[in-house]
Amino acid sequence: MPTATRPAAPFEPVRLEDVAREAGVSTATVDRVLNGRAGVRERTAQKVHAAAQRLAYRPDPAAARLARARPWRLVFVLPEGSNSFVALLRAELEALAPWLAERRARAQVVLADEFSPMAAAQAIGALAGEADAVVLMCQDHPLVRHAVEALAAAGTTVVTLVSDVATPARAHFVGIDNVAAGRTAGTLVGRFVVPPRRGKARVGIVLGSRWLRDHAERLFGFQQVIAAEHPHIELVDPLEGRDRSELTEPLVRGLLEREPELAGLYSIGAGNRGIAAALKATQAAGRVVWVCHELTAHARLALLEGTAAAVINQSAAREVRAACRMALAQLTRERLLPDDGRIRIEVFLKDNLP
Amino acid sequence: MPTATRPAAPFEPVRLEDVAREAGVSTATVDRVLNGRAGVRERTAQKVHAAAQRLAYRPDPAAARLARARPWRLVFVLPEGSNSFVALLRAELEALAPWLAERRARAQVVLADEFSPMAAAQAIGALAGEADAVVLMCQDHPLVRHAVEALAAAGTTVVTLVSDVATPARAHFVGIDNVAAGRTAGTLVGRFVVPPRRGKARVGIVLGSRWLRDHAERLFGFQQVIAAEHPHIELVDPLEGRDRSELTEPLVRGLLEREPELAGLYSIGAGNRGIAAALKATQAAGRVVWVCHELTAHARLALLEGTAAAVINQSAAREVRAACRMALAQLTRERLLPDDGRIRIEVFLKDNLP
DNA sequence: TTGAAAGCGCTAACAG
DNA sequence: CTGTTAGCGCTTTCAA
Repeated sequence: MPTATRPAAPFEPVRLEDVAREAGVSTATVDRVLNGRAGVRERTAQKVHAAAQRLAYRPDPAAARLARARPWRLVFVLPEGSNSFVALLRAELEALAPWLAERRARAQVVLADEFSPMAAAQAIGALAGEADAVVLMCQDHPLVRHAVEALAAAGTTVVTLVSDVATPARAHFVGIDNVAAGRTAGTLVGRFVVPPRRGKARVGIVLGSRWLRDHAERLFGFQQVIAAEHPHIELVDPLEGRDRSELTEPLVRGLLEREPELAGLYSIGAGNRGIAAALKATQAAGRVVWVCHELTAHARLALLEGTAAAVINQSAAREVRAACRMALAQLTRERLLPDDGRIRIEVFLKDNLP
Repeated sequence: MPTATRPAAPFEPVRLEDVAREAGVSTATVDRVLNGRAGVRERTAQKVHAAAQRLAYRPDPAAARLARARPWRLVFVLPEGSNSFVALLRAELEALAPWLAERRARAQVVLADEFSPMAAAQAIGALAGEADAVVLMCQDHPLVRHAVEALAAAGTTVVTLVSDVATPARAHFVGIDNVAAGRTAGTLVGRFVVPPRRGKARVGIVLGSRWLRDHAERLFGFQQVIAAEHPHIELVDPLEGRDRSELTEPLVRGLLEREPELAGLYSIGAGNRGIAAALKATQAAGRVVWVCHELTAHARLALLEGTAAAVINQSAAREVRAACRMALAQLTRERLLPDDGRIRIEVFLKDNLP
């Protein structure tokens, strides 16, 4: 059997073996180095890295996946409570199981009290060695940041979701620009509210808490646009509803009593069921231009009924998928699609519901 | 133990070999049958199919990809001409090359005259045996439909893009619901146009041609919403601009001369550069509520300048990617993510530009 | 028309 | 610390 000379392919792929030869070591060693497994002399590791670099080596994800025995363990750390949006995230993650399995991965959820950074930090710390990648949705706080850095230092990939934790230790942030989301709401409310004959139209704001970073950012963007571009509108002082319908409902009822002429309402956080109830009970539904966030079942219904004028959304489905893709891509060094990580600020009217 | 009733183990993976054993043939034969390669007796094929079905076999895409020698050949058939949107599609496809290569696939573009179904049908026919999958963007016409059916019968996967071709022979349609897109435009224009003190506000419409299915659908949705929900608006007769700026510009200039009080404008097709120019030249920019489609560079600029109030978009990037994913999933029988094929109707204001 | 067997490029035991 | 080697599940010759 004569040895066939491989015809020079247009894109001669570089394999692990090529790197091994170039570095003068075995493929096992290259594997160890490139995958950060322990037990390689520093000097050897450097040679390997250099060789890989020189040859522009890219691992073949298909081969890696095929050979891999244990599944990748992804852990999602999410806020506990009955928040519809978090429920959506979880449902989507569940639906992803078969897709993940096909990629030798599986995901697990851990809940942590959203308002206790201490609890979150503890939950994160407990994950070292238990997870290959951690996807985190929680408040940015020094304790949390520290836990993330420790986890990353231990070799775990960390991806932040929805609300970023500002440390270079996290590999990616999957979520939207909340200032831009607030500005978008501002433009919608500003243009939907018809300028009154005289005086100004009054518009209310409900948020969960000023201390939640994303809420504060949305508020900022909203106020900015209204002030700069919609002089016919005057904003009422923001109300804090703790993201809970039991609280937002009376809050909005009170607001409507004080402001019978209210022309618009922007709700920044959760608790939309309560707001819809208040608007309907006071006959304000439809008359008040109401814009809110997150296309949950309640919001969808409000849109269809005409209670809500528009819903600004970050797709829970896309976010979960993007987070999984980012985490896996990081773990396998697989190529990412150009903007697979970018989440759009979606605007839904009753007409373009998905 | 002859007939083994396999208890559904947690994740007992079924392999090609299991199917082979169950069917009493070799793995090579199973491969031939399941991948539609020639040279297998009908009776054998049936046994194999039955066995695969019984065991709920799903091929491991990683293994398939690793073993596969030849790349999958995807061919995109797109309308020729200088349309910005088509240019975006092409650019995106180019950017996808490395990603495709990693999946043992590569894509190629063939251009066909959009207004000649005959030419399109010919181009499609020529692809039999040349492509594993064809992604098609062209007018629905009996000739085209016939060509698609012939191609599919020859074993090629066909995916339609942007504008559907109504035949069960195509595996998927990747695109948006254009009636809903038109309705969305209707709601935006209806709410953005301030109701006049007396009389009605007049709103113009520019489309490419009534004979383009997607344009006709958008027009329908738009008229529907305006008529039903925005009685303060009166629509001017639609103008046809053939999707070309040289034609749309004078058309809109003329319109503004005849209708100096024009309050809104909906442009359904391409040629937005011309429309923007006309609006700016006549000082109508910003005063006229202009809503258009497709976030091209021109449209983006118009939004930022305030000439356009909103842009309704179908993401070219997502469409190309979705089309590739659908085609490859079909080819490899790989699992698709729940709604990887669904393209959203995106609404962009100056504030939520990606 | 069918089967046997050699890889695809990587991972992971197991030796050394 | 490093190398050898046996697979992972599929595709693809080559023989029968």
